[in-house]
Amino acid sequence: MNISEVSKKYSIPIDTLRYYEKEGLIPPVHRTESGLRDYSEQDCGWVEFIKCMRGAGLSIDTLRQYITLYGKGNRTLQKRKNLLIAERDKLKMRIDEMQHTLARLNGKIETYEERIVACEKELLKKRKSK
Amino acid sequence: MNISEVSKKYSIPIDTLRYYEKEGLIPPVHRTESGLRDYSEQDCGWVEFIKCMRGAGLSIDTLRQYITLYGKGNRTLQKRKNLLIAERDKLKMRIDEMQHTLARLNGKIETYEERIVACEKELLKKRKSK
DNA sequence: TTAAATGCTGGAGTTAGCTCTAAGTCAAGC
DNA sequence: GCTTGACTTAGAGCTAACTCCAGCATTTAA
Repeated sequence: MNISEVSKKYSIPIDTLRYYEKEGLIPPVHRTESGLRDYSEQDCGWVEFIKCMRGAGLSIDTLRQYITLYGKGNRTLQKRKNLLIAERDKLKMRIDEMQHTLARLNGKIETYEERIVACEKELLKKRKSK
Repeated sequence: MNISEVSKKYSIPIDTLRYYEKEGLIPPVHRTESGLRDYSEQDCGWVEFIKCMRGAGLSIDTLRQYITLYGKGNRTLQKRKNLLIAERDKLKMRIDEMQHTLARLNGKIETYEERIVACEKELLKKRKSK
């Protein structure tokens, strides 16, 4: 799979795919003889994983650390687990905060609905009294 | 209330408070005769609102638009409501995505736990066989 | 077999959102 | 009155995360 196919498949710009690899967010992608990227199943898996994690707000730096640990093999299992736990906990807190804000927005929208209805009534009254 | 008190109260850096005001995220704050900021209850309310919305990921630009509409009075009620609905919907989607990622992280953490246990067993075996 | 499209790299440029600096003003304690 | 620390502004600087560009190589369609 060449880079533009991967780009389409995951809706990630080509430049971003190269950037992620350059920054070590993805283990080096397999290449053809002439040096063109040729994504394997596993390479695609990494792309998808990174897309998902970035979407949830994990930083480039954190993900680079994770991949670096991954590259060091089994002796980093515990460290990787700890990193994931820390990120999971942060994510949980962000979701919590966002849910509160969601509720607040919903409340605000309701208030606006009431105010708009009240405004319209006011307008009708004025028209009738003319 | 002066700027450093507000900064402490909401855990927002002083520079950020000034920046928000400069960018029009907060209606102009009341001043003392000599020109120092003197936050009223309402000013504080805005600060808190902006903090909450920024925390949920609403952009500076979006919030500026909202405040601009607010400044134009009642005839922008419908527009403000529509803006809030659009942001609410985006927020919902972000939360949804993040919840999927949270579940995925939890799954991954469990897998790590199993792998770590398996690794330890392996080590014990080796020690015994010595 | 040649033109057009696509790929490569290193490095510069961009954007959002702050964060800091300089140079000056104001306020509170001695 | 003077010093010290907090406040003011305009504008520069910073960081994360891309995004674009130049200049060159490779692949593909005509």
